[in-house]
Amino acid sequence: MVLDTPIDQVFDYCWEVGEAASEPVPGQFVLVPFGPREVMGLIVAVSDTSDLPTEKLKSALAIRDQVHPVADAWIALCRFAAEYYQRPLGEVALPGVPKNLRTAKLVALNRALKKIADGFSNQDATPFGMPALNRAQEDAVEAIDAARAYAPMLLYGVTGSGKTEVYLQAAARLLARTPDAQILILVPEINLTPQLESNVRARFPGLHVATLHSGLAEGERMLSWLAAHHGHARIVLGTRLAVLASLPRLALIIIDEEHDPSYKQQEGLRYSARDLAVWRARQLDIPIVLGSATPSLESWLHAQSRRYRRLELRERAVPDAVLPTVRLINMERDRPIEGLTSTLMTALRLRLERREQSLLFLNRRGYAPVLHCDSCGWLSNCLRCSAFMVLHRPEHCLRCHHCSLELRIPRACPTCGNVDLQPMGRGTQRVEEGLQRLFPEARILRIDADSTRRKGTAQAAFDSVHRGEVDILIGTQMVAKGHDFKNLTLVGILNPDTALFSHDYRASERLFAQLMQVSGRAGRAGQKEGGSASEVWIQTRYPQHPLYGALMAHDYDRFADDLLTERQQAGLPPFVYQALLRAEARELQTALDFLQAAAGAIDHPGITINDPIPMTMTRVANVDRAQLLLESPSRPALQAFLRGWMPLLRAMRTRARWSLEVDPVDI
DNA sequence: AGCACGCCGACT
DNA sequence: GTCGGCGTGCTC
Repeated sequence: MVLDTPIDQVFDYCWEVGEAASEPVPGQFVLVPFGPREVMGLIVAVSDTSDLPTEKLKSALAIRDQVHPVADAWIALCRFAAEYYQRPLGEVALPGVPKNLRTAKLVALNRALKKIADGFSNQDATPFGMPALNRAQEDAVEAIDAARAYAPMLLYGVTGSGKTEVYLQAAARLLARTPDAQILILVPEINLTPQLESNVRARFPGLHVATLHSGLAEGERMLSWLAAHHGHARIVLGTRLAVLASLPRLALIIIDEEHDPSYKQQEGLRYSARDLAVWRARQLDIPIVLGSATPSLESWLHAQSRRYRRLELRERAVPDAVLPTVRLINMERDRPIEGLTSTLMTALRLRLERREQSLLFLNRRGYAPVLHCDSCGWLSNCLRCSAFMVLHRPEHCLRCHHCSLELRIPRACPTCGNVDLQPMGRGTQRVEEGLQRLFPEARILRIDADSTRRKGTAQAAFDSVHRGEVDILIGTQMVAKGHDFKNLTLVGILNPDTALFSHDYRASERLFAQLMQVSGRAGRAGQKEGGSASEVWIQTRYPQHPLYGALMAHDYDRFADDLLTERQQAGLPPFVYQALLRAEARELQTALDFLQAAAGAIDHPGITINDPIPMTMTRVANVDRAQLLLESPSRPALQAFLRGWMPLLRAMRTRARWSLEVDPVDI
C-alpha cells in the first residue's frame, strides 16, 4: 500500500486471512502501524508474496470497509499527478482523504455514512427558477449540453456576462438527462465567492450540494468527502483541492475563473488544479468548461489552435448594463495629494453627492512599504529577509510580510539617531487616513488582510458595504473578487504601475486580469435611472502602456494575442515547458553548490538547464534561496528527463533543502 | 515528513 | 547532575 510519506515506495503489510468478514481489496483505506505511529494507507495491490522477509512485515490494523474502495480511475488520476509532479503516490492520494477516517470511532463513521445516505436518498434535480438566457448564453448551454465525450470548452465572457447562469443551466440539463451524474465546480476561493455557492444551492434545492475546501472543519470535511465519494453529492463545489476528490459518477467539470493563480498549489505537491481537471476530463471522456473574462494564455492558445472549443459571451447579461468606462489619469500632469489625483477626488466627491459607493483598489497593505531616514539613508530592512519591513501605523509596528517579524516603530534612526523618520510610499492604511482627512463626512472602510484578521470580520465588512453603510471602500485584491456591489459606480485604481515592469513575465497578464476583475465590481446592476454610467479611473505614470489601452477598449483578445506573440518570440510558456529546482540553506553558497551539482548530474539532450541563480527575494527568515530553471520545447522530453534526474538528486548528499516544481508560475 | 536515538551547553 | 539543542537515520 502507499502512505503519506516522502518515501516513494509501496509498503507491504500482512492481513490475517479470515480475521474479519472482508478481504482487502485495492482502493480500500487501511489503518497500519508505521514506525512508532499509526497511519492511514491506501491499498494499491493485494498479493500472496512480498519481497521482504515475513518477519519484517507488520500486520494491518483495520480495513475501513464501511467506505467504498476508491475507483481505479481515481488511483490512476493520483498516479498521473504523482508522476507528472515527481512526488510519491501516497503524498498525492492521502492528504485529501479526511483525517477522521483514520481516527474516527466506527460508531462516528457509521453515523456519518448513515446521515449522508438518509439525508439524500430521494434527490430531486429539478432546478428552481431558470432565468431566460440571451442568445450567446443559450448557444453556450447548447454546446455544453451537446457534448457527450471529452470536450474542453473555453467559456470566454466579461464580468457580468452571465457565465454563472451558463454553468447552472448546463448543469440542470445534464442532471435532467443523467439523474445520478456528479458535477464538479471549481472556484478560486470559496470564501470570496459565497454568491456562487448560494446560487447553486438556491437553483437545486432538492440536490445534495457539497462543498470542499481547506477551511472546512474536520467533521464537515469528512461528510463532504464521503458524500462525494459515495456518489450522494451531486454537485461538488470546491477550491483547487476538490480536483482530487473521489467522484465515481463525475460527468461534467466546470472551472470558474480558470486563469486564477489560486488554482496553483504553492507548496508540497505543486499541482495546477486546472491542468489536472483537464486531464481528468479526458481520462473520463467527459466535457469540461473553463470560464474566464481573461483566460490564461495556456487556455487561450488552446482555443486558438482549436484544441479547446471557444464559447463566447460578448454582452453583459443584465439587459441595460453597460461596461464601465475605463479612463486613465496621467499622474505626471495631475499630481496626487494623499495618493489621490484631483480627477479622482472630483469623481469621489460626485459619488458622495449622489449617495453612490466608490471602491479604491490598492494592492499594498500596511501604512507605508518602507520607513526611511532622510539624513543617513537608513531603510527599514528586515533583519531576517531581503525585504523591507512595512510600516503598520494602527498596529504601531514594523512588520515583515515575508517572515512575520514584528518590531516596535523605532523612535529614532537606528544608525544616526535622527528622530524624523519618513514613511515612503503608501499602503491601504495611509490612503484610508488620507481619505478621512479629505472627506471627513464620508463613511470609509478598509478591507485588507490586516483589517479582517479575525474570523468572520471579512464577511461582516462586505455585508456592511452591501447594506449601504459605506461610501468609500479601500481595499487590496481581497475586494477584487466575487462581490457585486449594486450601488457601486466608481472604481479607482491607485498604483498599478509596479507590475508593468516586473521581472516576472506573467505579471502583466495577472495585472490585466486583476484590473478587469476589480473593474467588474462597478455597475453590475445596470445604469441607474438618472445616474451616471459606472466609471473606472486608473492613476498611472505610463498612460501610453498597451496594457491600459487594451483595458480601456475592453479588448482582451488583442492583448492576449500580443502577449502570446511576445511569448513565442521570447521562447516562454506556453511555447516551452519549464521545471524549477529550488534549494535553500543557511548559506547561499550551499544552495548554489547543490544546484550546480544537480545541473551536472546527468546528460540532458533537448533540455536547457540555466545557471543556478539566487531567487529575487534571496533571504527569507534567515534562509537563502536559489533556483535552477529547466526548459524544453517538449513536455514528454522534460518529463522523461525529470524521471531520470530525481533519483540522482535524492541520492546527493547536501545540507540544502530542495524541491522541484513542474510548470512553475512564480519565477 | 515525523519521530526516534544520540551526544554536548546552561539551569533547578 | 538534568533539560534540551538539532544532526542523522529509519519507517513494510
